[in-house]
Amino acid sequence: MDQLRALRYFSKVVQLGSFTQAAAEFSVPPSSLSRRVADLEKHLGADLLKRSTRSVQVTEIGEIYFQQIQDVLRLLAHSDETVRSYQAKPMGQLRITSLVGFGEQRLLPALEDFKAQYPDVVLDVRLSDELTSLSRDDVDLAIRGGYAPNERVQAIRLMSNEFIPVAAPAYLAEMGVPQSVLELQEHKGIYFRTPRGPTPWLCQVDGEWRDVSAPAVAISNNGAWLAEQAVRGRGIMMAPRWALAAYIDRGELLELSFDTTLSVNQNPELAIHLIYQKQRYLVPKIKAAVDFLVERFR
Amino acid sequence: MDQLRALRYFSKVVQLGSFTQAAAEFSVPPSSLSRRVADLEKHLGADLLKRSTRSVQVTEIGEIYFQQIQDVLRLLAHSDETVRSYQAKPMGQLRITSLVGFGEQRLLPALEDFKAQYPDVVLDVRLSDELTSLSRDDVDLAIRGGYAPNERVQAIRLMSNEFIPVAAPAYLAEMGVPQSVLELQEHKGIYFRTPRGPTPWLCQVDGEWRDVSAPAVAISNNGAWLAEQAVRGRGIMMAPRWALAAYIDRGELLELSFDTTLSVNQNPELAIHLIYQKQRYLVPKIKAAVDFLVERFR
DNA sequence: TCGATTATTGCCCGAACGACAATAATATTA
DNA sequence: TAATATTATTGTCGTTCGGGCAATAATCGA
Repeated sequence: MDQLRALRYFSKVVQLGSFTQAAAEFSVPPSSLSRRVADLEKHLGADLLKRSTRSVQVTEIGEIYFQQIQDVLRLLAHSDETVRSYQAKPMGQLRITSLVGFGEQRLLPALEDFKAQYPDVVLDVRLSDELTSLSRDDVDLAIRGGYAPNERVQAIRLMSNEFIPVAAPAYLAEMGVPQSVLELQEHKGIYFRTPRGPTPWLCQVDGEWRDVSAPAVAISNNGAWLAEQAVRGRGIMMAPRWALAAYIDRGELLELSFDTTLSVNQNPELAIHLIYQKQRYLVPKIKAAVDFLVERFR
Repeated sequence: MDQLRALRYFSKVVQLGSFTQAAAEFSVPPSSLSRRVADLEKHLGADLLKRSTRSVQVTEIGEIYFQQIQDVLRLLAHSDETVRSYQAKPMGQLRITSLVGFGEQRLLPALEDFKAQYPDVVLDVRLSDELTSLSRDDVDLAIRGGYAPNERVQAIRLMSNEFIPVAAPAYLAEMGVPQSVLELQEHKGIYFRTPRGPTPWLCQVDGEWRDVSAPAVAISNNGAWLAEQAVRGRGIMMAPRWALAAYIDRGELLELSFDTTLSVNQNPELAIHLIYQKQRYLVPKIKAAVDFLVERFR
């Protein structure tokens, strides 16, 4: 019995809930799937599917088997791809996901150069602040704040994600430059909202965390719009240094400094990381992208 | 092409370095392996093996593929086993590894009861203080000091591994009972040697770690022998509470207590953990053993 | 209750795999 | 250096396995 074929048939039947539809995907008659799945069940000595003449249901053990088989099929596909693309030029589809802000301001511009350098790679970029599962195989590369979830994935630190406080020169002229973090509460605040909630201004005094946020004049998950607000002198804003660098360079925003360092969470050194599955680094398109992004950002 | 069969053939050829020997394991002529591997190479579009008429060598990409394929074959075997043994009685071979001391004193006696309860499970116990890789599939269950290496494996805390200082009554009568950790250096020490080195006596004073070890009169990786030395009044010994409980109960050794807690490493709460692969909990023999050991020790 | 959809079973055919023998090449030994 | 034996490959044949097609049985929906 060609178990691998049986697994693919079974898997598709489970996904589509129908022998007929699954058969269509393989361009073979439904009878083939029926027989192959039956073979598989005999081989395993258990019923994977509960069939009636008109419908298919997955049994409890069938569902368990299905779940575990996904890993097998995915791993094998990856291994085959690794060999097939061995010492070939980078090509094919490359799926990247990134934090929205970083994606818009840094990643997408960089990828323009990448596309020029590797025209045969088709980019599929998804910007989202939700954390997608790298292992589910819906993505080749991910850019995230945080660290490596487990040992099979590699996480390379691209740059710091340190939040710094800034304000427009006009705002500071009118409201005064705050000399201490405690004075911040007399000011106006512009806040970035992450999927995990807003980002209050925190500082550590005598080993204890204190919230020194100013009253809010703007809250959004859109970094560009918030920065615009800050440039117009609406208030003080905290955002990652990489997101503000352009404004600071142009003199539109000034970085504030205090004796006590300010941050937006209790783990200030959560950097921006590039994440990928270790063993997939051998695939040319992935190696090319990783090397390119590391070279560009680190 | 039955790729799975080809993978098994290829894998065996790599392991044995010979088509003939590999063919013998499958009870098929070598010509079959030759053809199947050739099919596989054609399918992948790359040479996996460098052949001369008398010998076989693995190519670079062949070696990479071989390594990755091992995971695929192992996962598939596990999945099949899960289904096959679904709602069957615990049976078959069960491979357990454990720390030597814990194994001798606690695990092996417990397993006597386990064997009586599940006579169809054939136990294969390996005692070693080296950390074996659970994922390499050479072991079903592991008992280790420490924590979970990654998210796919489950680690259940069985009991504390706190080291406590003890000495024989006769020794204390002769040498005096140390009142403070600093006095320990005037005493005689009996030390356990782990694979990571010996276990000095440490205590934390003003947030700083200090070594308060006494001069050594005995060092060994054999806990039973060391305990014997302590019983005979040769010196003070630090060992896990579970290893000393029997001696203390019999009054052969007395637990020493200090105002400053003593330990043998800078991470005192490294407990004894039972470790297994999460998804394999569905296999009856593994579920039975995990449940049994947790019930027994926790 | 009737009709249509869906899974299964029977039968035939082609392709794939194993068995066996023969061949070519190379490592080992004299 | 030459002879021998071992080892991988190739050719040929027969069996088995899986796909194609048609017919059947069972069930969901109208």
